[in-house]
Amino acid sequence: MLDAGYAEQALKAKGMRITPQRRAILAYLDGNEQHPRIDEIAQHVQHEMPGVALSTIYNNVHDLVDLGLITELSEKDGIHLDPEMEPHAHLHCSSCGKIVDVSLDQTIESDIVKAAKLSGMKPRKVSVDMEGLCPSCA
Amino acid sequence: MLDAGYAEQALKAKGMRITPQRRAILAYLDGNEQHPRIDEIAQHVQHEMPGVALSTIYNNVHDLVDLGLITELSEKDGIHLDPEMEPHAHLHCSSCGKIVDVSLDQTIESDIVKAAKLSGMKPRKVSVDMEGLCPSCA
DNA sequence: TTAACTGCAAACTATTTGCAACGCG
DNA sequence: CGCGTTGCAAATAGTTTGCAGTTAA
Repeated sequence: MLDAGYAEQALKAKGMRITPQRRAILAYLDGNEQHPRIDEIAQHVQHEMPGVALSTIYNNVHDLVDLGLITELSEKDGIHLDPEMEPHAHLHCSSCGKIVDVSLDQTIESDIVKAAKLSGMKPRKVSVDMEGLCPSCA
Repeated sequence: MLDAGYAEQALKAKGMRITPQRRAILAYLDGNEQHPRIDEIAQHVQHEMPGVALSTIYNNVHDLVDLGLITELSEKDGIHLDPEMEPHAHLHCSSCGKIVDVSLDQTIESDIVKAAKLSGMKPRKVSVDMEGLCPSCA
């Protein structure tokens, strides 16, 4: 989960400015257990700060991704942002559309990496995604 | 890997027609070990059959996905099609951009499914994707 | 024969870009 | 005060849709 305070430190460290728009975006992501899409972030931010351009949201989200503070998930229904950086899997619910986190045993990920290395690859990042029913829909 | 003959059977069984355009698309996918994007399919098909509309390619690819003959992969650089239906992982090479298959031990996938079920979910499909370097770039 | 399919063009949606004005540090 | 950032609008890219004409079965 994203920590807005830490994120601002990271921004400053990179010589980036703490603008009200950024603060609003960070505030929305901080404590957000969901996996919002760009338009959901935009909706929230623009609600409490009208006039913010969509391109500004895109700019800032990309900046946060570059800083490694959040992760981009490309799902069929569009790009989702994941404020959680701990390794975990995702399940995209085919009933309600939500994306829920699944905690994975650490050994599973290393087994996957091992398999890839056996084939001569150098994996840098592993992501496990599922499609099915979430706990509330199952 | 897709078998064009089997695919035609499946099409007929669903009351769908075997059109020259479909045959050309199937021929391109049959034996293709890569993960082509729509535009690559279009390029090939249109090369040996000029005049084929892009929308026709989209129509047919969607039909094939619906029939379960191929899989859609949403990567950051666009949609790729995967003619291989056996369970396997993908590694998206950050150097050459190719997507290569990684064979996974069957137990890994079932471990993932097990973990999801522990959290109360009903996973229907698991996909493992990596980002890193492929064998030729590593 | 006829319902499915194709080709074309226009419509859409999501994302990116260029640039002048703004404002954080 | 200067440079990163913002907001706007226009540009782009990828995909979808509507429909009249075509064609596989």
